[in-house]
Amino acid sequence: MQEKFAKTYDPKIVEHKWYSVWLKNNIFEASNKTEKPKYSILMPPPNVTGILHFGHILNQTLQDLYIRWKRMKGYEVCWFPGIDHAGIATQTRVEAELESQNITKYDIGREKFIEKVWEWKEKYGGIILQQLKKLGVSCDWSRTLFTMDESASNAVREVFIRLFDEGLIYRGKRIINWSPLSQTALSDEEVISREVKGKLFTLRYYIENSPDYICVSTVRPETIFGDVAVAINPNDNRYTHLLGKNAIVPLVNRIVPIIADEYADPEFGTGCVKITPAHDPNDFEVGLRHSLEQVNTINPDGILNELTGEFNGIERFKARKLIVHKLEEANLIEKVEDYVHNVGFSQRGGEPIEPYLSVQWFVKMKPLAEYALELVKSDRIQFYPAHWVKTYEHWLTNIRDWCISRQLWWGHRIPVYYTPDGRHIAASSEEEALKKLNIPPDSNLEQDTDVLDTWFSSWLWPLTTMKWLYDGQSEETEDLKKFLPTDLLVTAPDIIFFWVARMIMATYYFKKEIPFRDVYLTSTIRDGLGRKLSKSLGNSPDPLIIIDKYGADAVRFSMIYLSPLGQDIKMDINFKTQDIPSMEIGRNFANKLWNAARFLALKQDQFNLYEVCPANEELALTNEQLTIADKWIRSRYNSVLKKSEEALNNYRVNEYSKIIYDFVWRDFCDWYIEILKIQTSDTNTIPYNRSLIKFVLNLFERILKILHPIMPFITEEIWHLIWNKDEESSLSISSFPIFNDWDISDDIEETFNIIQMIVEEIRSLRALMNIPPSKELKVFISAGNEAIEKILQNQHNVISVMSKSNPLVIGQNLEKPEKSIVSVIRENEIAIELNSTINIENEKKRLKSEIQRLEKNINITENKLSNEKFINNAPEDVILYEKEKLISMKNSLHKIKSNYERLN
RNA sequence: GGGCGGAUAGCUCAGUUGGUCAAGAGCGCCUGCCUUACAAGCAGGAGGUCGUGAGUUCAAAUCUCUCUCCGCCCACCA
Repeated sequence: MQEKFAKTYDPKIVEHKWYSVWLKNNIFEASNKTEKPKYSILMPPPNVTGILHFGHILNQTLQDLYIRWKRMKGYEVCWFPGIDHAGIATQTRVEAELESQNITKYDIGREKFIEKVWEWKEKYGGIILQQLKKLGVSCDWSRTLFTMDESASNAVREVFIRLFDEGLIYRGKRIINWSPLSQTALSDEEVISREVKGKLFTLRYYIENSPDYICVSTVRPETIFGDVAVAINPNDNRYTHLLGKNAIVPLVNRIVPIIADEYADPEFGTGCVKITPAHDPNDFEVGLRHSLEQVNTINPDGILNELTGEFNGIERFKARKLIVHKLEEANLIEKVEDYVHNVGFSQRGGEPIEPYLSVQWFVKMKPLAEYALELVKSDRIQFYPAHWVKTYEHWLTNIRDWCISRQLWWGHRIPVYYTPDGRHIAASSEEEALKKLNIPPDSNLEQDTDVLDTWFSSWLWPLTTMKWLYDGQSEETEDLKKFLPTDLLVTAPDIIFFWVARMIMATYYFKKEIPFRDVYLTSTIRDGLGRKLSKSLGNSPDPLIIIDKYGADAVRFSMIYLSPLGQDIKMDINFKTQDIPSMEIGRNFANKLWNAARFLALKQDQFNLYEVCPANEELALTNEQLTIADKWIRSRYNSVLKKSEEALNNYRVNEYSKIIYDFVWRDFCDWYIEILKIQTSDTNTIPYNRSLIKFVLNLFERILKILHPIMPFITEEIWHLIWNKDEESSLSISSFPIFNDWDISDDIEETFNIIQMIVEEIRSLRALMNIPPSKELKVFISAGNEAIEKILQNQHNVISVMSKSNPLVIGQNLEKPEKSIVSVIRENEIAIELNSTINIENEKKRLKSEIQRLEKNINITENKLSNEKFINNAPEDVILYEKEKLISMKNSLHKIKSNYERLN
C-alpha cells in the first residue's frame, strides 16, 4: 500500500498518464449510430492564434463537467471541438512575422501570403487545443474542425450564395467602421466605445458675400475639408433667414449651401452643424436627404489626402493639431471647450475607428432576428442566468445590418464574380458564375477580392461541426440527425451578439432547428483588484504554470467552487510567484480525498480485502448490523447525491462542488472515518469488521464517481489503485450512482447530530478548562429520555474515544460528582468530573449566559406560538417544530437552572 | 440617456421558492495538538445591528419601493 499511496498527492504524473490512457482507449469518441439518448455540446472554437487563459479554464471545465456527468449517466455524449481561423488576428500575426524579415504581404502577393498563413497555422496554430488536454477535457478529438477546413468552407460559400439569391445579402455604399490599422471594415460589434476627453472647437463659417459668420462646433476639425453644407434646424428662427445663402468653409474656402434639416438640434452647441457625409454616419444620412456630394478626404490608412491641400500626407490626429493652429492664425476659431465624448475603438487593434465611406457587403438582419427573438422569448432556448435575455432582446430589437466584408486576405473569399460590364453574381466557382449569368464561357470574370467576417463562419458552427453541406449540397448527415440540437452551450456573455444570437439565426434559418437548448453564460474572471484579466495589463497568470503547480483537478475544482451562476469571480493572484491562494481549495481537497483513500487502502490491507472486494458488491451488512453512524453516513451520502444532481440540473455548479466538498471533508473524513477507526478496532469482531470495510469501500467508490466529473484524474487514479482495475476500465465510462430516497432519513441525521453535539460540547468544555487533549476525563451523561439513552449507550465507545472520556457513564438522572462542570445539550446533561478546584464565579457566569440565551429564545418562541395569526397561517411542520423546540428549550433551561443553583 | 448586476465576519464569497438561518464556508487571526490517512492536517475559539430608510407579512439577509456607493452592457447628438 505504502508505495502506491504517497503521503502527499502528486498530480503531475497521474494526470499525464491518465489522459493518454483515455485517448488510447477512445473513450471520448462518440458514435452517431447508437440507440442511446444523446448529449452534445459545441466547444466555442478558440482562435487559432490563441493561447490558454483563465477564461478558457472555467469555460472548458464547465463543459467537461457536464460532458463527463452525462457520459456516466449513460448518454451517448459528443463534445465537438474546433478552432477558429480568426481573420484579422491571424493575418496581423503573420504580417508581423514577415515584417521582421522586411517583407510586406504585397511583396509576395495574395496567393503566396495565404500559403504563409497556412504554414504558420500548421506550425504554431492551435497550440491551445494541446494546452486544453492538460485540463483533462474529454472532447471527441476525431471531430475537431477548423473553420477554414474544406467542409466548412463549402458550407460558408453555399450559405453566402443562398442568402444572396434570396436577397438577404446585398452590396451597398455606406459609412462603415473602418480600422486604419488593419485597413479593413469592421462590424458594429467589433467596435467598443469609450469616453474620451477631447476639445470641442467652435469655428467661424463666413456667409458668402457678407461680413457675417455663423458658428459651427466640431470635435474633428480635420474633417472640414469634406464639408459640403451647413445645416440648421428648419424651426430655428435664429438662422432661418440664412436659408438659401451659402457659407464658406474655413481654410478650404469652399462655398457650401446652408440647408434646413431636423438633424440640427437647436439646443446643442450653436444650433448649426457642419455636414461631412463621407466622414460621419449622421452627416451621411443628411447628405442623402439633400443629394449632397460625398467628399472623402482621408485615406484608408488614416492619412489626409490631396483634397486637404497642405495637409496632404499627414496622419489624422497630427493633422488635427496643425489645422487648429492654422485656424487660430486665421482667427477662425470662436472658442475651444473641454469636451468629453464617446469615441469608437477597434476591438482588436485598439485604435480609434474612422467612419469610412465604402462599398461593402451586408446581411439583412431584421428577418433573421425575428426568429431568434421568438426562440428565446418562448423558452425554447434558455439562458442561465436568465437576466441575459434582456440584453439579447434589446440587441435583436434594435438590430442593424451586418457588415460582413473584410479587406483582408486570410478568410473565406466572397464568392461573388463581376463581369467587365459591371454585373455581379454569387456562385461557387467561376464556371458556375458564367452559367448563372448566361454569358460566353470565355468571358473574363473577376472574383470579389474581399473575405468574409470571421463570424460569418462561426455562426454556422452548429451545422459545420456536424458536416452540413460539407460538399456544398448534403443537407443531412448522421451527426446532424443524432446530435442536433445540442444540449448546452457554455460561453462568455460578451459574445452573445457576435455568436450566440447569430448561431440561433443561422441554424433556424437553414435547418428550422435550434442550435442548443441551454446557454450557460460564464462568469468573468477578475484579479484581486477587480480588473479583467488581460494580456496588456499583465495580470493574467499562465494557466499551465498554475495547473503544474496545483494540479488540473485542483484548478478545475477551485474554479467551479468559485463560480456562482451569473457572478464575476475575483481571484487574488501573486504575479511574482504565480500563486493563486484560492487554488488551494482544490489542492487541499484533492489531498484530503487522497488521504482518505490512503486510509481505506490501509484498512483494506489490514483485513486482506484487496482481492475479495469487488467494487460493485451489494451492501455487505444487513440493516440490523448497521450502527446509527453507518445509517447516518448512508443517509448523508444519498441526500448529497440527490442535492448535487439537483444543483447540476439547475446549473448551480458551485453548489454541487460545495455540497460534495462539505460531505467528503466534514461528514466522511472528520466524523465517519474517525468512527470507522473505533468500530474496526475490536479484534474480536473480525468478520464484522471486514464487512464494514466492504460497506465503506462501496460507499467510497460512489463518492469517487460523484467527484469524477469535476476531478477526473485523482478519482481515476484512486479507483484503479484501490480496486486494482485494468487500464481498459475507467470511471469515465462507469455508471453514475443513483440515490436511494428510502435511505435518506431526517430522524437518523438529527439523532446523530445529538451525538456530534455532545462530543463537541465535551471537547469544548475541555478546552475551556484548559485540560490537555491527552488527558482522559470522567464524564457522566444523563440522557433526556430513554430512546436517546439507548442510542448513546449503543455509541458509548464512539463517544468515549472521540471525546477522550474514560470512564464514560451513560444513564438517566445520574448522580453528579461533587467537583464537576455541567452543560446541557438538547435536554441531555453532561457532567465532567474535575480534580482541580473549580472557579465557581466563572462557572456561574458561563451557566448564567446560557440561561439568558435560552430564556430569550423561549420568550421569542412562546410569543410566536401564542400569536393566533402564526398558528393560523404558518405551515403545520413549522408550528410543530416551534412547539418541540420550546419544550426542549424549557427542559434544558430547567436543568441548567438547577445546576446553577447548586453552585450557590 | 436606457438596461443589467452587486453591497452578508479583517479578506474572498455561499445562502434555491420568505419559516430547521437564534446567519454559514474558505483564507487570515488566537489557543492547543505530529491523536494508529492527511501539518495541504486535527481539536477548540474570537469575529457580523446581512449598504440606508421605509413598506408588505404571523414571519424578511431573502419580497416591494427610496436613497447611497461600486461594476458592466447598450445608445449617431455635432
